[in-house]
Amino acid sequence: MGKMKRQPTHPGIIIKEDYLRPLSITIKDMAVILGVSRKTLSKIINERGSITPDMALRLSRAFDTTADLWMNLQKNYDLWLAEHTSKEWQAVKQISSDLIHSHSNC
Amino acid sequence: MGKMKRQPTHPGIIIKEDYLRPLSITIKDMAVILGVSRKTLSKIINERGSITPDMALRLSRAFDTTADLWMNLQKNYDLWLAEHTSKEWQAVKQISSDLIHSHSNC
DNA sequence: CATATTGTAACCTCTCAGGTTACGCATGTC
DNA sequence: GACATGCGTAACCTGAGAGGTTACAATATG
Repeated sequence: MGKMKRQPTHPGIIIKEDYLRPLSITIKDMAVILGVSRKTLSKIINERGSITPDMALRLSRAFDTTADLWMNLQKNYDLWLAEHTSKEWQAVKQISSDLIHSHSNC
Repeated sequence: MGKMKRQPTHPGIIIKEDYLRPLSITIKDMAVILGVSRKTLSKIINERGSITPDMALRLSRAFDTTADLWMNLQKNYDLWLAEHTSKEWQAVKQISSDLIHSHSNC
């Protein structure tokens, strides 16, 4: 499977670099605009929080983007992290065609 | 924004209809293959559980698919649900260009 | 110095994933 | 009828994490 080599950019970085900084909007003000607490937004921007579906919808409204954009950023980040953090899933084996035809044993 | 009209298919339905049923594999056996409890898989298949990143990786191994496929199914489902369940996000207003140039007040 | 912004700790509530165990209900088979 | 299998699910526990409020220290900036 073609996997990502490096860790995907955290959605919070995108918010900070591509929106807040260019628009000269503070985290405090942005939190008000989004209708969330300053803590919630701060956590995301400092890569300690996740984009929830609700937050994705809020961001899509404020920045006139799709909510899907933000969901995808978070999804890619989460998947990469799980892929490189846990190992247990690697023990799962592909279902072989042998298993499919196990009925021939009857 | 082009939104989905209908509720996206829950990932659990895909597992059941496109994999377990065609392959004649029971939930019990599949849970063993995935290395999770019967309850966890049962919940997902009955649309009461979510595909976590870890589960997406397990499914990708067992069914020889990408983990991204399962993550996307869950993402679309979650987003649709949030969009049609909560309403608070609709109160968020787009950042106007007025706001951007508010410095001209100095 | 005074004010604004920010990260973050401490604390609370709620939700949810995931595990184990056990029950009742089907549907088989002998 | 007796027994086993598969299944949904309840009850229970642990741990993680979102999100809120309040408060404090640090770092600008006027």
